[in-house]
Amino acid sequence: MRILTWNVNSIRIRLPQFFEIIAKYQPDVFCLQETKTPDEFFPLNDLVMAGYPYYHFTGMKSYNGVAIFSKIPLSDKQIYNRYNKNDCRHISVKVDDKEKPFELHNIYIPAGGHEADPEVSDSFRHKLEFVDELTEWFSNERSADDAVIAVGDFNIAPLENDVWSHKQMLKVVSHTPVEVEKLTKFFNSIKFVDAVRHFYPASEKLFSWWSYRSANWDMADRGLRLDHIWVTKKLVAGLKQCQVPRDVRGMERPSDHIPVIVDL
DNA sequence: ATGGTTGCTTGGCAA
Repeated sequence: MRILTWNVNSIRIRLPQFFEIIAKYQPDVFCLQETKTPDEFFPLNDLVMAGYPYYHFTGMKSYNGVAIFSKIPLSDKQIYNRYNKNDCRHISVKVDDKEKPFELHNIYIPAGGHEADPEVSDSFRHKLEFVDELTEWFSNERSADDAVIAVGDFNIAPLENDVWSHKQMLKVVSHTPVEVEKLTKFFNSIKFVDAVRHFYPASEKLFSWWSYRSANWDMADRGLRLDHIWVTKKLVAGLKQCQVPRDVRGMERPSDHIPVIVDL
């Protein structure tokens, strides 16, 4: 079972790169974030024809949007309206794998703006409260004994080596202590395991995003690990491999995020 | 400290 998550930053403009990635990695299930389109303009037929007859997605004009596509049948499709907004950031499905069914959550946590102060910034407060809601929901509605996978662009880089400079990022939204603390509470809600750091030691730098505003992203390498795949303990023994293909950032007209891929 | 880029039913935002 191969699962891929990718913030495509518009599915419509990224279709050529999307086809190349899907052909190369051939995931069984993939989750997209920032599809940036209302459902009526979603290129559904293109994705189905790529080999994914089962799907669940929700989008809106210009912003956000999440999608799950699968070669394996899906059921119990849910859309969550967090923070009293219909902002298309969290969906889930059951992946009805014959041997090991599991529940899959695709989550796009708000970026949170530039000002890391919830008193001043509505978007930063939105981000913190969004994560609080996730923590509460998983604590109340799911258990550490369930087979659950949570993936997506969490817009938080929790570990020191998830950012290019821990010291220089401490006051920058995505790596502030308050965000890391809240993400850690969400992580601990049903005792998730970080399936990526399961393979890449925490002592080594690992990024999944580089800003567009850097002429030389590769050399400067001011990246962040914002994109995550977490699994509950039932699934840990089945973890086989992980890939975070950095070269995807060097494609023509790239997304600012690269895919994260886990085999179970 | 500032500005740097991309994408969005094109024009000021969000990322």
